[in-house]
Amino acid sequence: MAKRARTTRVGISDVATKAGVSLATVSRVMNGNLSVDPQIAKRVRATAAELKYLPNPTGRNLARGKTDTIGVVVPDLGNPTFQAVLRGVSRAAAQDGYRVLIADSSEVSSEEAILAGEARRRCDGVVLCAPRMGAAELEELAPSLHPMVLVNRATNATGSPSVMVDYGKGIQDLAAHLVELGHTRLAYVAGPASSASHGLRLAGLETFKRSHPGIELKVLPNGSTFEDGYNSADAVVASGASGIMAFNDLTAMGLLSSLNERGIRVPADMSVTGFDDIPFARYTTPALTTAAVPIVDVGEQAWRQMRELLNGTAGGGTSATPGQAGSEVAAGTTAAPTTSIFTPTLVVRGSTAAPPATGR
Amino acid sequence: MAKRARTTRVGISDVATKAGVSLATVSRVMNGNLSVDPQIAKRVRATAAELKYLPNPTGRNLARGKTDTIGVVVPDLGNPTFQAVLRGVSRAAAQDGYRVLIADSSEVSSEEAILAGEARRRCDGVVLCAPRMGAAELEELAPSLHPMVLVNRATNATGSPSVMVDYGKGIQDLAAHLVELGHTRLAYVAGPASSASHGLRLAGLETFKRSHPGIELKVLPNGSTFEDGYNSADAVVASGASGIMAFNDLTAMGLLSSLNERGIRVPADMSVTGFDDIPFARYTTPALTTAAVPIVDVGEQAWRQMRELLNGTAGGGTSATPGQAGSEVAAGTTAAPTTSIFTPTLVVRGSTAAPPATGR
DNA sequence: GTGAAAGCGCTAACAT
DNA sequence: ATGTTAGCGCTTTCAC
Repeated sequence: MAKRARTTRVGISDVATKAGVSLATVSRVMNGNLSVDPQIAKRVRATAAELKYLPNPTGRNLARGKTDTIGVVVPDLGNPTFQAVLRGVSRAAAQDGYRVLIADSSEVSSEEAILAGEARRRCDGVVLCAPRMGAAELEELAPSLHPMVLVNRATNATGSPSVMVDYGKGIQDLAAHLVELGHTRLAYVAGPASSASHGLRLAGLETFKRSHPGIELKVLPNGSTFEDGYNSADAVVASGASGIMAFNDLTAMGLLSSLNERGIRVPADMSVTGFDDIPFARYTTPALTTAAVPIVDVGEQAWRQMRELLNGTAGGGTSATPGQAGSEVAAGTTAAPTTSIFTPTLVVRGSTAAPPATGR
Repeated sequence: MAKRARTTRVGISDVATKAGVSLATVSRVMNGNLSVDPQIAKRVRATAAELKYLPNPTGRNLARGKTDTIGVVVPDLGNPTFQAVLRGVSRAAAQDGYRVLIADSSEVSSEEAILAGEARRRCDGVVLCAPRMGAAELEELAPSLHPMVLVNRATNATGSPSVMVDYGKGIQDLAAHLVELGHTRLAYVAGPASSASHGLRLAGLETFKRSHPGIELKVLPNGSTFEDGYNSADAVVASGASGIMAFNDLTAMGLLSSLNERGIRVPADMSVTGFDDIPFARYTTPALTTAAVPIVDVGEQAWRQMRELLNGTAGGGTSATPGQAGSEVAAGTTAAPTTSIFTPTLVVRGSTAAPPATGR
């Protein structure tokens, strides 16, 4: 490269020279290596401070073969769920001195794999949120991404731990709640067909059906956004159901809004439930009955899993102790990869009640 | 370091050897340098593909003195405003091949400066969202952070551009709207005293007062969260005002919720406005009249400013053309640093109407 | 057009 | 305990 471009900031050698020691010593001091004479260490520190020397991370990264950074790949930075995961990961990682590089695929799932790979090569590991990615592609991608932690996904044949939410259990709780209130005709306003978490809800509902033969349960295809919920009102009304389970709080709120405009009263005429318990859920009118997902905790747990991977403490077991906020966590199989499972909590608010007396 | 640790992934030298060329040539090919014989280039590319060679970013970073990454410092990753800024920056930057490293100070403002510095040293520049940071500290910090782009802040004496939102204008529009509807007693449910954007609203309201001497306008100290809004109801009712301007949509929604519980009808008994136009604003009951802030655009514009800084095209002028979505942008002074100003748009929905006939 | 070699700024053997 | 010296993996002069 250039011959000693003098544009450069103050580097380790400047400190070494000025303090009258070798590069190695400065490096040792800066890294808190105890094997340095306290006197000298003090002098070096003083010199560094005087020169306002701060180690260049890129140089360290190259020399140490690590970046102290992890990548978080999300399909949509505008989605409250992934925002919360990101926040959880970011804060937990920060506590351990790690930073987060974000990779937002903007719902362009064809870019997901590339983005994930790029992120991985710049970081020490990657937390992957890819609810729509095909199982095959994921499996193929996994080895090249290791160390990787999956959120709401699982993969065999690789050492990638997962942090999952038991959406199936959550929706069963919701359905049971409605049935307890007296509803006999239920409808699930479905999420995107390709969504893995939607699949889990569906499976949960199948289980529910089996144990509740007398209950009618329709599945109404729909999406995951506010607008989707708003636009689902026709289908919901046509279904004849009195107990509606929306895919998530967003769609529930959209539905609520649309029903309100039509003069259909919730919960008097119809009960509606959400899923996730996003912050707004308790402030809708009426407040939303939902299955609370401790999604920030999911992010934090994803970091803990990543930390284990990074520390080489690969093993499984009930190592980290997550789930402080009313959620339960179960350690998966004892062998790696570990799976953490968070169970949603039923939160009953004003949007559910007994069905109208007219029966129906 | 270790003597040729054979753990290393396939590197540039592997490709060079296998293709029978020098490192330099491989590097040239990988970087699209045209001065390579097409035949050789093709062979190198084939070899690279065969070996699944991908350049190590850290090595490149060190050699090129840049990381193609920018840092985004936010005070709270849980705040919708900063989430949107982050999203705007991230997506715009991604289009230009840059990535984003996030630095969330978790509202611990004492950490903000340190975090920003850390982020800056790992990146090519930093977008700083620090609404609570003292002006003096910001000024002191600025030089060491350059290139830096400020969001909703400005600083003299440094070449740091700003992307601002004219909160003062927005709140004046809101106030004027209420007055037009017939309200004569207004109240502003204030944001955090230390918030810069709150200051701008306050200043705007002062201007408004001067031009509307007949209007009563009270300022009710409060905060910025949903809960703050919820808890402000007492003060709001006590104020005797009929037209309420909340600090933002979040507090407006909290207030709406609380008023609803008290049986105070909006907008029949009281009009309420928000600020920001977050996605939920149109789905509240009633839908929220607010001043729409194109906050994602703010993030995108912040990236454009950053890109100019990075490209050395330091100058000002109306370079980038932002503000597609109904917002206006004005280029600041012709000299650098440039300031982009986004003006909120009044969005009238169902939460405002004429005051009750009883006068008051 | 291509290669040799000198770094980028730092860390970590290894030797003393 | 400290210094010497190789690198980390890549880019980029500079000479051919």
